[in-house]
Amino acid sequence: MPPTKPRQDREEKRSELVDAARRLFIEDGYDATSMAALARAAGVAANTIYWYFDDKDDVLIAVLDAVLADALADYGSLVGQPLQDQLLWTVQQLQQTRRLVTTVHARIGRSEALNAWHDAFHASTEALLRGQLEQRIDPATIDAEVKIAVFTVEGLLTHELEPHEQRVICEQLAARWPTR
Amino acid sequence: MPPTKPRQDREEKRSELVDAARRLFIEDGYDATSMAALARAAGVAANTIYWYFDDKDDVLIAVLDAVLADALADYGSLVGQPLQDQLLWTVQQLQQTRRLVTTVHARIGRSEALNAWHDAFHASTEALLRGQLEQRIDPATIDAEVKIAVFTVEGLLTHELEPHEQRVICEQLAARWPTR
DNA sequence: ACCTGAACACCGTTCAAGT
DNA sequence: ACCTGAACACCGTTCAAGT
Repeated sequence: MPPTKPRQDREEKRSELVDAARRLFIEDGYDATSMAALARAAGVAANTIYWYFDDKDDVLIAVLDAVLADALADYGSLVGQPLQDQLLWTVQQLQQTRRLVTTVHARIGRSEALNAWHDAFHASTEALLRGQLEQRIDPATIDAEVKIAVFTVEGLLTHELEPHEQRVICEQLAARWPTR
Repeated sequence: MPPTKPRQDREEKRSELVDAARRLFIEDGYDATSMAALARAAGVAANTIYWYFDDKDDVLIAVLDAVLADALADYGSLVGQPLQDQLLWTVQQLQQTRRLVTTVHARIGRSEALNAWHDAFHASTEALLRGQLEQRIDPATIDAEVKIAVFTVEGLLTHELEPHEQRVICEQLAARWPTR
């Protein structure tokens, strides 16, 4: 028996579970998706999931990582675009994950692992945005500007506005960042 | 038997339940507070709660109304203050309700009544802020500015920053609203 | 009108037992 | 190593029965 082959199978099976969870969490929501329903969709017994994940929050973290990886892969096409377009693209790209964003915020107090994921996510996205704003605006205000932008994007994600409203808000947000 | 007396008692009992729920929802969180625990705190059987409320979300709405009424009662002391101070005061006033805010967002998709409450809340707070910004900034951008401000306040409420960071962000947010 | 004990259908998770 | 049936402790909610 080769020692590497089972490892490979394990990762395959795990990602099948993540794919099923991703679809159900996004379509029906995290709370509305029972472990039993997830197991049914993946064709296993409910308790089998616990061989691959610590608990339901651990499944959620795996789904978040998968969604984020896809979003980052698509992000490459955006370099050099105006910042307001990048913001709007981000909002529309993550629009389908609306329910996931609110679920993360609601479960931060109940799952230490999810809390850590959320902190890391904010740290990396805020670093990305700070890099874009550097040498454009006053360094003394950059941290506050980054937070305002991130909170606004989160608000746009969680409040389901019309595309036109989203665009106007992104434009207005970027209006105070002079290009040079 | 007087027909009005029972009415009075009913409202009293109901507000006792709301008081208990308010304390538990804020201290332990909505999900972590079971109907059994709430009933125990109020000294009734679990199913008695359903004589006063439709369901658990209906209890949440009553708690939200109570919190909001108290906040509005205290708001009077703020009239005439600079807008950035009003924003910071709002954030700190509602800081204790951090978990409630995320719970509302997470449960919007599951409770039609809560969704309606959330829509009404946004409508009234945004109208309030719009009134403050009128004749100060370009009418074409006022709706976007209001949304940015509301989303930033929500972000401040749900992300537990240090008071110093909160103040800087409120100042930076108000920096684009010229006084006249 | 108000309150309750008991039950219902579910939930996430654990465990002993299999292969 | 991987998977399962059965059980566990809990959940929000309902219902028949009391006063």
